[in-house]
Amino acid sequence: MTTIKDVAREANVSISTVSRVLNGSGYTSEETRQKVYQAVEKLNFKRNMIAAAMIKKQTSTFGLIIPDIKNIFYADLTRAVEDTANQHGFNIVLCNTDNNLTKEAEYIDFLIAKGVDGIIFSTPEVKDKNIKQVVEEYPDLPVVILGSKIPGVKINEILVDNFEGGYMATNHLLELGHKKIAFISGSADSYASIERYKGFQSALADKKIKIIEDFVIFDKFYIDSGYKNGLKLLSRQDRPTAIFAASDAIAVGIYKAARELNLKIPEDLSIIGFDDSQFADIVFPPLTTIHTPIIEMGNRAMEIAIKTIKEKSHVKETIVFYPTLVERESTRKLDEGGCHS
Amino acid sequence: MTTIKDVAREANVSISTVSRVLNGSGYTSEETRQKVYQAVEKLNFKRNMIAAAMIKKQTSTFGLIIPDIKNIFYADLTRAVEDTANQHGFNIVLCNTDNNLTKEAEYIDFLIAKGVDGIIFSTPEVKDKNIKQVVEEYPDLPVVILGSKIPGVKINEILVDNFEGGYMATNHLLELGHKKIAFISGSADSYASIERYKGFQSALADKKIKIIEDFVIFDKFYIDSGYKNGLKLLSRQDRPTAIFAASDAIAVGIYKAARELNLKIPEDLSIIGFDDSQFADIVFPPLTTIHTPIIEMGNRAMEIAIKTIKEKSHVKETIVFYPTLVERESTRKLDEGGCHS
DNA sequence: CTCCTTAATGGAAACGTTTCCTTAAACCTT
DNA sequence: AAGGTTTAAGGAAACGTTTCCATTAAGGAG
Repeated sequence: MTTIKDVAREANVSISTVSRVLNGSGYTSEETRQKVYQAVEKLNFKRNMIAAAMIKKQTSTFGLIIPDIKNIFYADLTRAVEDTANQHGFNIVLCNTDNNLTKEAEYIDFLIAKGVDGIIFSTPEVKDKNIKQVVEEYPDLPVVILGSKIPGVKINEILVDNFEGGYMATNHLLELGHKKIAFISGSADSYASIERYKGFQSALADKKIKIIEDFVIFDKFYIDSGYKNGLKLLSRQDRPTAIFAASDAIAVGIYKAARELNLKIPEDLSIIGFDDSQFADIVFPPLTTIHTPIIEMGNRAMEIAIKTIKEKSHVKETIVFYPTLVERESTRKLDEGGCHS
Repeated sequence: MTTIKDVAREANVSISTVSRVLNGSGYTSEETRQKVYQAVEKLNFKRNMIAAAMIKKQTSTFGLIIPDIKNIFYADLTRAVEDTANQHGFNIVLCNTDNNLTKEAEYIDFLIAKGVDGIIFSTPEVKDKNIKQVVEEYPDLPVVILGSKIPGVKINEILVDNFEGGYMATNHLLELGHKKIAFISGSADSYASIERYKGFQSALADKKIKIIEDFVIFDKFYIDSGYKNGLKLLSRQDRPTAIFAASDAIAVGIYKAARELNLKIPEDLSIIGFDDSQFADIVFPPLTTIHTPIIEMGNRAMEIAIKTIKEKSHVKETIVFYPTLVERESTRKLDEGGCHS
């Protein structure tokens, strides 16, 4: 392995001079610069960032903690985060926690030990103690939470207006004439679930429609959960005429359940999703859903983290993005023709 | 920041002793061990892995280079790789190249500079010069290529038998009575494309059926590419009765095209995919496809990389997994009833 | 009792950089 | 011409560990 020392010898200058030209810091003459570059070339010198990190206390690396990269939502998010990291000369180490707090804590320890320059969390749980602890224990470490928030913890937050999204989705169904609307969501402790449900409640309340208790289900944000709960709900005598699925994955599960029960979408059942992920446009009929600006959010999260480093700033930002309704073909006006009471 | 030095002082032992108990190396007495642990606890000491890496030349980090994590195939693969890395105490830094060789080269430089313990490539291009170069320049760096191979480069390889998969897929269609079979694939320079096409050719040849030139298309492994080319193919007078899509994503695109042209799957058109990704079971009708053991492959790739490090071994392995046909509902016997010539 | 092995610990070099502090030459300013 | 400023470059400490080597005490074998 050739070091800066070898380069110095080859170029007939001191070690510090080599470091200066390689980093473009301090004063260097054109002549020495050339000598150094030539030596670097000749010896095929490669910088050792870990030695540099040792003294600079900067690794150009961020940790990204998510539940599961297999979940297409997080895959899209991760890509957005990684892209802007890369643009600024940073790398991402990927951590899948499966929402397991112990596993998350281990990852955090690891990341800290490795001296990451910051951590991006995109974990849904409102009660995540680990995040609170990191923020308290390492107040100088840039941390941003992406797509969720931890009550009582002062931290950079990137959010969608989940309440608004929930309201919009429900209202869309309401305007199509639906009254028996179900809500299937992920964990009741996830920020997204909570807020989207509030939006659901609010829209219903505004139209003076009572919520049917049995029609609201909190489970998991997965396809399977949509399938299981969809099956349960749709095989009832008094089944809902529309379902607000709090994620596209859940919606996809409901599609499957509906198909099994020979229910046509949207003729017999309207479904609206949330996220506007890749699934929404793959499925048939294409899924009406609430668009979340995932890419912008991911980019922004990373930008804030980097800005915090570069400006050594201590202010915490919270940025909220607005969701939009994208109408495709899984929702339609309630057909009241068949309504013989 | 508290260091090993502080711990040593607190515990009234030497720095080397602290290091020994923390690493469980060399001789230490139970008594000193306790003293050290207490001091660690009291001072809330956290190890600094970058200082350790400096001298051990080990970062417990691997680079994973893929085209795009948004592609569900790579998301699944990445998860598998990360899981086994994590089980062995390693982290993964994620690199999305978009198949851009320049970008890939930059990532490689970065990873090397950061002293990763190895690199896993899952990039499709047969002509990837970067991989060849890394292997030559850093013969001691564990490198494994996952799902592809570079002719002439001696390296650890984890593969599916793509030829066999291509043969199986084509044969399945043939056995259902199809003769006008199209093949839509990704880049003609990707290992998967090449081998799957060979399998396609071979199966057709075995049944003495001539390939229709216009029916074989190499484009991209994406949904869009399936859609565009599907549209082109399916709007012909003499359209194929079956299509072998060399990836599930392509198949999904073809579904969309078929729907637009009012062609029913599988009544009017049989489709078989490749990968058995999440898409296959989401789409309607569920996609018949060739199952690739993605998880096992990802696990195995990481295991080999880790084994290479631990045993300082220099042997290169190539492991090939066998694909299997999973029949769902997108293929069926050719209905020759409507065949008036 | 002496010698040898084993267990336990400490001292110090080493890893490859960056950066602070000097030194010194060159160039202005007055 | 003396003093100040700017440009250029070298020396050496520092970053926080690991590990090699040396030292010492204790225990067993002969």
